[in-house]
Amino acid sequence: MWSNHINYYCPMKTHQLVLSWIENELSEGRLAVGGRLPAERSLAEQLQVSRTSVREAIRILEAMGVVRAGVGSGPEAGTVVISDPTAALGSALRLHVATQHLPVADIVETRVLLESWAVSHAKPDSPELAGASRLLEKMDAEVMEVDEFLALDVRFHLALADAAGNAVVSAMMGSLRESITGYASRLTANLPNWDATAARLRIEHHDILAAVHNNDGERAAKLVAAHIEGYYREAGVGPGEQSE
Amino acid sequence: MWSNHINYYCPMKTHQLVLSWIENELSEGRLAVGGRLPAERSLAEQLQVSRTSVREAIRILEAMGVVRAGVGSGPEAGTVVISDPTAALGSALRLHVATQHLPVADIVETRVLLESWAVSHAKPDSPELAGASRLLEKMDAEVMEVDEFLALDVRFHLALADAAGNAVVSAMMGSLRESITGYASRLTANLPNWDATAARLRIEHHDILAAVHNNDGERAAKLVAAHIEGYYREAGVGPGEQSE
DNA sequence: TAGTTGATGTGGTTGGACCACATGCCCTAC
DNA sequence: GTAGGGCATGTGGTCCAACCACATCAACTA
Repeated sequence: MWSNHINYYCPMKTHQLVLSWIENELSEGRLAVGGRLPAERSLAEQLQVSRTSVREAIRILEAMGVVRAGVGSGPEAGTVVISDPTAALGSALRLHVATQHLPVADIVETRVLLESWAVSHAKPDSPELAGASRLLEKMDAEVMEVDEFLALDVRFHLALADAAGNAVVSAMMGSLRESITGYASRLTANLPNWDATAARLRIEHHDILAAVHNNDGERAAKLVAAHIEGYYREAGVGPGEQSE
Repeated sequence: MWSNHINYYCPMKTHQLVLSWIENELSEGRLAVGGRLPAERSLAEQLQVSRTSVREAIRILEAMGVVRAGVGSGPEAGTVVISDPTAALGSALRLHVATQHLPVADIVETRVLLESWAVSHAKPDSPELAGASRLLEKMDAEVMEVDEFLALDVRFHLALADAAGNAVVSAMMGSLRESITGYASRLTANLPNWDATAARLRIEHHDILAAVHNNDGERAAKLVAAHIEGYYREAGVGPGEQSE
């Protein structure tokens, strides 16, 4: 911007200027979750940059799960601050998996690591565990499609992760799952007998939940690790396997 | 786009269309790390969208550490595919810390978790450990400023994390550190006696490295956890402390 | 009073224009 | 023939002016 008029070196791109202004407003507490950003045109005038640059900054924040943009008027309109760390981490991981610089094996290993820790630190009386229990009942009671079962499975594991009460671990777990959902879904085609596998998964889920309820974190961690690794092994993804 | 002309519902924003096209090119292997995206103008024409929309998509990829944009001509110019997962996760975490929806305590806890796992799975003969060793020598030999010491400290811990050979864990560790560097730097002001603390940190670093070299992963993990938690406790950030 | 219609303000998208930068070719001067 | 300068080309960076679709609200009308 300035570098166009005077000769001072200005290393910051215009949209980064907007970005840092917004980040500063957040840090200082003048903008909080639920609050609204100024309209794009006002912000552009206020910061003396073009609306294009403001939009680029907002796009980045949107991709990071920091804001949500809505057209029209009323409570749902405008650009409002939200907080969805999972979205940011998830799409970032997915993209880097696409570049094939993040092996799927490493993602699975990290998932085992995080989830083992989560169940061993979960509070047995947390509301998230009650939700996990209800999910298991639903998985037991109904006959369902493979994809529907897998969707409930994801929610069950995320509920387990949430029960540990660490927002960062929860967000990372969610993003790891999101980044490999497509991959995990294709894996089911490799399974020799889906019904048998599903039955085994149901039993293991109950064992894990029981261990958590008994405050036996160590056992829960071992069961979770075996549960996850067993699934991928059965689907043909052993250690050293290629990513997709 | 289409929704402007015919009445079919088109839920995808134009820049997301570009985004998914690029992601697909990556997945299919037609674009790989080191490769170049078509020029913005060509891509816009090819996908039948405006250059603005292409730029918004590229901005997001740039923020995610997937591409690097350079002006001019020659090998450094154009938009080339890179792979820097740490950048993406780091800025995402930093922003969400700014919204005060990710407690710093959770970040520290996650760091302990990941780093403990890393040292307990590090290969004693990995080249990263040799690098870590050299960093320790430098920290021992020279008298330096606080910030310089902290910078070396960061590099040492990242080298430890890399030694485990899991790209996801490495990226997450890096992003966690990046998201709280500013915070950690301010913490040093709380320390009663920096020189004494620095001396202790040096000793603990050597102990950790020795444990890893002795293939005593369990001991290394315990030492790392105590090392990190001890530092934050001394700086006045105990369990349940407020984030910034 | 009830329904319609327009004013207003939001983000979404587009095309065009100009800039700074970096390369490489071509043409000139030696 | 060679070395030098200068322009053509192509890149991303920035800005502007306009238009669209949407949602709300107020004023106006029947």
